[in-house]
Amino acid sequence: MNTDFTQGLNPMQKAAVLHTEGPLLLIAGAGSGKTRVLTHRMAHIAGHLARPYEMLAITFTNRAAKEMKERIHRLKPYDAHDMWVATFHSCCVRILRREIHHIGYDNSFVIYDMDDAAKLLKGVLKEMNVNERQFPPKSILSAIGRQKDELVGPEDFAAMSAGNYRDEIMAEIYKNYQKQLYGNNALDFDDIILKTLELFMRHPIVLDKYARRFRYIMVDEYQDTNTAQYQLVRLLASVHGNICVVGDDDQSIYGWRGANIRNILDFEKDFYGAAVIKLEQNYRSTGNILEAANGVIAYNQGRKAKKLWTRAQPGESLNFFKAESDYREADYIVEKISQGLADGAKHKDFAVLYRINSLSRVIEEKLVERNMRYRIYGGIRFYERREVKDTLAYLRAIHNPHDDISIKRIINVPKRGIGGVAVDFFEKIAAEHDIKFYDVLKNAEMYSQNTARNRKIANFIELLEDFRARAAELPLEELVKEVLTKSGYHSSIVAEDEADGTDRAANLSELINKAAGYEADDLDENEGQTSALAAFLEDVALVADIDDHSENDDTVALMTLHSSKGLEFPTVFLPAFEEGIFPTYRAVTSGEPAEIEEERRLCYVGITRAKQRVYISMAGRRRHNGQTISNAPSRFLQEIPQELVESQAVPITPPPPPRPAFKRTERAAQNIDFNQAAMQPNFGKKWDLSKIKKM
DNA sequence: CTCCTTTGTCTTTTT
DNA sequence: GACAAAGGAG
Repeated sequence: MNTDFTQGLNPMQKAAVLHTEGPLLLIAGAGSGKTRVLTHRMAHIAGHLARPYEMLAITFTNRAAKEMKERIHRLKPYDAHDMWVATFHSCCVRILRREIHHIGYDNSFVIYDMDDAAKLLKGVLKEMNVNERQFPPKSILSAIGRQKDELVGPEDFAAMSAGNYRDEIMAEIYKNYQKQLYGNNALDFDDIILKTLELFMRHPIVLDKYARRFRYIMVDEYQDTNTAQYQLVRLLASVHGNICVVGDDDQSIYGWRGANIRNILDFEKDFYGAAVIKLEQNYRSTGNILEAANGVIAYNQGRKAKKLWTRAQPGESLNFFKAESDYREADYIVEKISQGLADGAKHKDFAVLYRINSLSRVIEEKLVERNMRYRIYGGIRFYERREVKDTLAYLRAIHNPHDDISIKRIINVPKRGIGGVAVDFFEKIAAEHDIKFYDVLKNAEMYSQNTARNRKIANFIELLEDFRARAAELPLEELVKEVLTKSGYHSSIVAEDEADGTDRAANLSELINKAAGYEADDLDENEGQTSALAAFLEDVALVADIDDHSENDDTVALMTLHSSKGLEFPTVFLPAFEEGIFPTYRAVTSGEPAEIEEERRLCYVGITRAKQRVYISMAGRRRHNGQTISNAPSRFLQEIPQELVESQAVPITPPPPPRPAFKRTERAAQNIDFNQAAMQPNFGKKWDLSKIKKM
């Protein structure tokens, strides 16, 4: 059996694999073979130093976790099944499923997504008689989320906000929101991390169990961790101290979600005696692409010193094209893909990476027109579709009767004649008597003389209780089918609208297919799962669309720059390089250099996704928010060394030197006449103008 | 109670 | 231009 896992690695990579004891910071630039090092390192440890179940690897997405598991498996010296390779969230859920009763929740807790959380919050606001205008649910929710990221609980927040009228109200909202989550036996996304921490702090014995168990811990994408996650890692590593974090400060793009870039910048201070290894050789991109990326990111201040290099040839120039309109821009992209396909490329060799989801629309339109296989990742996710959420609400209500949000979602879907008036009535009673909403419904006749209404409620309760009984005996797939038919939901969807109804029905079939993968027999006891239904609901709550990205389906990929992190493609399109879009309007107007820097890192991520070709483009006018707008070229375009870019417009003034003061960048950005580029677009040799449709 | 129309907000990114 | 919330008619 092979026990040398350093074969074929460069000296730095080798060092990273072999340095197993104590804290280690691995600065891994884009395309530097990071995943390779991580997987080899895990194999090495498992082969020589520890049992698989003594190892924990934390990734950011389920996709990354899955890929890592597969690659370790391929290295194959043992059964990787017992190894914990998981996202922060799924790792914490696993722990909480077994242990959350220590802090007063029931182990069958549900996980609320943003939609559920928003509904809950609206209920809180209504109850408190707070104006939704003054306290918009969405922004409150993210404010609460940020508090949670920073480990500020409702009481802490109340203490901090004394004297500030608005914050005092916020504190009250936060408190009630948390109380209601608890009442529903539900956790929101941030709670998953926060409650795990709370568990560990209040019950050191529980912490000790896990901290002892995990002798080797690895954290990927460390630059994107927030304060709560950092504390969690610190606690888990407190016994053995073998903590390896991997990251790239230049790819930190989740500041808005509470990611604390200080976590990576200060690692050496936080973990005394930490070793630092830098991986700077890039194996992914051509020389030109790498140089372009380096050129852009050099404008950021406060980075860890690092410069990616490659042995690869310079390759082709980057391309820039200014189209007249967003439609023309899409034409350009699709035409380039079409040329590539004619030259023998596969669909999956192409990716279109944009700043905002709404940009996918026009491009999708053109891809459909040309009959090209494509897939949009993110945006409206499968599990966020109305019909899917409705069905899941049934399943959740069956699983957990106290999940008020789900009960309310389906109580009148399909129409049962139980409207808002009835719901408000019983909800008020529940609040007054401090009983669960569901229990009030169950005993409706105790509280209400309205017999017609009580009858309808009783029917609904009976339906649910019946499902609940059936849940115990039926395979999950059958249960879902039965729920859809007996509730009348399926027929109501079909009846709703011709075209739309078929679409939605198809999604329901898809959901049934997904459910079919869950059987009572192959439950993972390790994960504390008690039923196929529970396992299904849990997985569904934590999957993102990007997790489905597979090398196997041959489609052009459309996704946001954020979603693209960790992926690579031979050809990458970066549309809408425009001030106001990329960088985003908010970043431009906020006057916060930090916001522009995060946008710039996003640009860096985008360029470094490409192996061979990069096509940057913009539109002279585009429709955005229902309006036609014209944007100036993105400042990031200016920051790419101009000799690397092929476009008709040659800069009149030389580009500004790297690392200038912030203002200077802005001024320089206006010196170049990109309108000239629009006059004489560079179509390349194979471009046939006649193929562009008139609009 | 439901259906239909009108009005206002929204678009940054997601586990 | 999409979608949710609110208001009015039946």
